[in-house]
Amino acid sequence: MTAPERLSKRNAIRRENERVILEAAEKVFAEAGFGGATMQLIADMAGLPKANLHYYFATKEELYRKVVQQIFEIWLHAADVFDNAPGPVEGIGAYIDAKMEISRRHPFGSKVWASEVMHGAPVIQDYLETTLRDWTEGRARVIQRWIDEGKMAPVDPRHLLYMLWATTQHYADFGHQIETLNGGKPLSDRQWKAAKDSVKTIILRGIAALRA
Amino acid sequence: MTAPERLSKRNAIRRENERVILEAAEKVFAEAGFGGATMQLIADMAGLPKANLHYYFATKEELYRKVVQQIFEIWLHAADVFDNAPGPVEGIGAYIDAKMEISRRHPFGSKVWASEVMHGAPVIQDYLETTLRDWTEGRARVIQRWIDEGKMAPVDPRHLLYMLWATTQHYADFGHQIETLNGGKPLSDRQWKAAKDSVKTIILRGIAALRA
DNA sequence: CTCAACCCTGACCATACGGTCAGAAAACGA
DNA sequence: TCGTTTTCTGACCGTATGGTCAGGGTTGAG
Repeated sequence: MTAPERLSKRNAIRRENERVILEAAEKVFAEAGFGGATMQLIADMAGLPKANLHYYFATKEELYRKVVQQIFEIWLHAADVFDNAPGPVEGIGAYIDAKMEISRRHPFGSKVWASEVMHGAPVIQDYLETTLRDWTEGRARVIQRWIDEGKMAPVDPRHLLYMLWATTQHYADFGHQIETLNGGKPLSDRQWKAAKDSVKTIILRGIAALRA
Repeated sequence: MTAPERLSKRNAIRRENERVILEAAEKVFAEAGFGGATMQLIADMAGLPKANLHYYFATKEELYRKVVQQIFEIWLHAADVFDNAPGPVEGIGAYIDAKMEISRRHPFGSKVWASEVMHGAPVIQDYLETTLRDWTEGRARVIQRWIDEGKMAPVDPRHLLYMLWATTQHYADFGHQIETLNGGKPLSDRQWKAAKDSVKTIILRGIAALRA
């Protein structure tokens, strides 16, 4: 329950500037890393003077933290499709679809997250130990239930989850490599669909949720 | 054919110092990113004065380039097991084993590579466009041949390769996340074996190279 | 209209960084 | 031993960075 926000011009300005700054920051952090990113670069990309950034976000760390939290929220919501699914074909299939779509729509956020984790998660370690751990255990239980019900082959639920994360996020994090191997062109709509289908087919058949 | 190197004390010193510096650099670049890494930090970790680093490597970029080249060489060699394999079970199985082993033994190098690619490959773009592209096309042909010979299901060879890279490198690049979800402890020998087996089982069954 | 609260920004500061350099020290060939 | 090449390093430099701040502009409630 947040306080009802008045729609004054001030609120609009604040909201819009924070949005613009976060969008620019996400891109710059993704392309340069935390250490390589500069407040000046973010300011230029946002079209604001640097001092204005410090008005809305006291420090570089604070701005960075907000960016990481954003992508984390998006990923958590994507997992909703996992629940209430009758079986792995629907549940995992929909999860792959959702995460592939995020890789396509939010490649910068994915990269920032990857970078953060690779560097030892200095900023979001507590999220890993609480929210993410709970989430993981919950979904692992769902997968285990499907296994017990004979709906898929007995595989280690955790390693399956890692595989889902790895394959889907790879299309964002290593998007530049994929693009280069694709002749320097971004994947087309058709190619994105092929990627999705490949991942879904191989994994669902790999856990014996699809007939070979 | 390199010139035959004399085993003088000077050569030994140079060789040893370059080794120590590269090792320290790999770790620091992995943990802090290119922008976040400092020559001072690398020097401290190598146990040498900063000015000495600049004696062996003129610039930070030059040192970084060497580190990236190193891991790339290692990966290329790992792919040897791919060739001369009678079929996907042996070829892809061995490739997964090799890459998982590298993720375990060289996690820093893997992270540096990931970071480099995520930031748009400013330093090794030419490698992507030549060596890696050729490598990829070659292996894609091998996979296609296996498909034509009925040894595995018809999947897109490129997306299969991306999947292999993603899943195996995930254990290095996201090692910190995996460790956190493992109760804060690194994977044991037994757990590494389980990881390898999970990946191999799911993928090999996923491409119908194993009976379900 | 008034005035307080909020928004904005050019100029500035201390620090830390990559890189340089002069010259000492060690290794080496003769 | 002597002269030359290579290795080593403390001290230094210019620059760029994150962050500050004084003061001006804008908004909106009463």
